[in-house]
Amino acid sequence: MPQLDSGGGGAGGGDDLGAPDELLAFQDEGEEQDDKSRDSAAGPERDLAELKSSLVNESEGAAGDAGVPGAGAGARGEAEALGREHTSQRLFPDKLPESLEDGLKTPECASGMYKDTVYSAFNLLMHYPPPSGAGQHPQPQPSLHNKASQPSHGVPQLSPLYDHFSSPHPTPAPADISQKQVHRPLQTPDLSGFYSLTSGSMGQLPHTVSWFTHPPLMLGSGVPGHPAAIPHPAIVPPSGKQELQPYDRSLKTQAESKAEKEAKKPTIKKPLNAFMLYMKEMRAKVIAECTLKESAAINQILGRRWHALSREEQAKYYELARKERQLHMQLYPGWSARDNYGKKKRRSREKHQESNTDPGSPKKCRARFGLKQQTDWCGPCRRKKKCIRYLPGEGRCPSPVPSDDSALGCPGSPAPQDSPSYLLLPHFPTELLASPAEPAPTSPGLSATLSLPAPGPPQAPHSNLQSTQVQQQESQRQAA
DNA sequence: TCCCCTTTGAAGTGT
DNA sequence: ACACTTCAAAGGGGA
Repeated sequence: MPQLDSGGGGAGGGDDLGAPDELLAFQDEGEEQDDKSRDSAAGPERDLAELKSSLVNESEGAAGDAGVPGAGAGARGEAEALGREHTSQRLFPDKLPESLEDGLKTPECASGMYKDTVYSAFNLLMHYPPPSGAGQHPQPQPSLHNKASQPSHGVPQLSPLYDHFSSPHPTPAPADISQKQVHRPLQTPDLSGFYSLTSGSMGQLPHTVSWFTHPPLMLGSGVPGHPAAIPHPAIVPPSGKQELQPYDRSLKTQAESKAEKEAKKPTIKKPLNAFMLYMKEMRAKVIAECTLKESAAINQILGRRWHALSREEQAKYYELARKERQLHMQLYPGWSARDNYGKKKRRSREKHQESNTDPGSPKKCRARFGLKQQTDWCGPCRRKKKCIRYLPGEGRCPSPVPSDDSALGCPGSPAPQDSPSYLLLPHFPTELLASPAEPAPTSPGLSATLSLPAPGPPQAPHSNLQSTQVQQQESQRQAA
């Protein structure tokens, strides 16, 4: 299976994969607006071109060293340097007020949104600031700000780590901070903190200062090898949306206090994977191109488009994601995804445990019917959760493949390969689909069959994707 | 107000 | 080792 994440020796290969392709994506996704984008970005990018390669090497070196026994100190030192430099250019773009974003949802505006695409930002991700700028205090990086000088309306934001190296933009007036915005990764604390610093509006945002100086949010606090306290966008207040809600001390009991204390530990979010990065970049575009606003529908489109991407295009995102993970690891050496385990879906998990005790739980029924995957079980409706075919009251599953799905609540759901559920959405712009019939070049099944060479996106051997694609291939074969 | 939906991929847990 | 689960983002929609 092709793996981009090659670590040490393969890292160079990965960079080779990612870097040279950066401009291709612009051509791909935003051709019409590319010229402007390049005009404004070409200068700084060229200026930083040399830095890029060296800094890439630095980053890769750090990562590579980390895996070498005895090289820990070196890696850590580089990580520190990296962290300090991150501090100096942590310029998190924030999201515009939604009302404003809505106003930008014209095709013209949409095209403008992609001046800072993942690729241009990727350049910045690789561009650590010049030595002169690597001061102790976060300062605006002129070279970076050149990019930021582009209209920042609704620029799709990549992951916090990514944002953090990508397009800095003028601090939006936080007057209209919604709860949702605050919920953004740290985005809030982090972004605002750095915004304030970079925009010179620190005094206007006293809370951001407290974020910036708040020990729990300091990256370096208590973390060996991180003398520089670095607030990071992946750190979010644990309760996100609740963060801005009035805090009613009168209701606070000791027990609650303890739980609260526990809950108030800053949450470091997972780095975004390739698809998430892609989604983050493309969501606004899809929204601009159609009238859909429901994320579920948008995500289905994006999922489809993701599969339609060429291997090279996907590889860019895989590489970006790999960089994100590397940075994340360097910034939070002790962090594990397990830290966030159960925080979000504790309730669901409890439910699930309940259902597992049921002799007719989906899991057991899958076994009963010889179905290996949830997607198998859920089949046409493709539901992963709350499978509507599971009827707890009956103690066991009905037939795994009923002839009439609608009777079970599936919205007229035929087999996914025939008609994806999003096609059933009202007003779905089918032209948005990227030739669904064409076999995905990245098809795991195909690549496995052909034993494609290693370079390329990592592919899970037992992913749902594979399962679905295999189904598609089989159905196509049968149809033929 | 909270959770679900929906996507893929990474990483965790469970068997 | 493999299967399964959770969480990342997003925001409308439903309870």
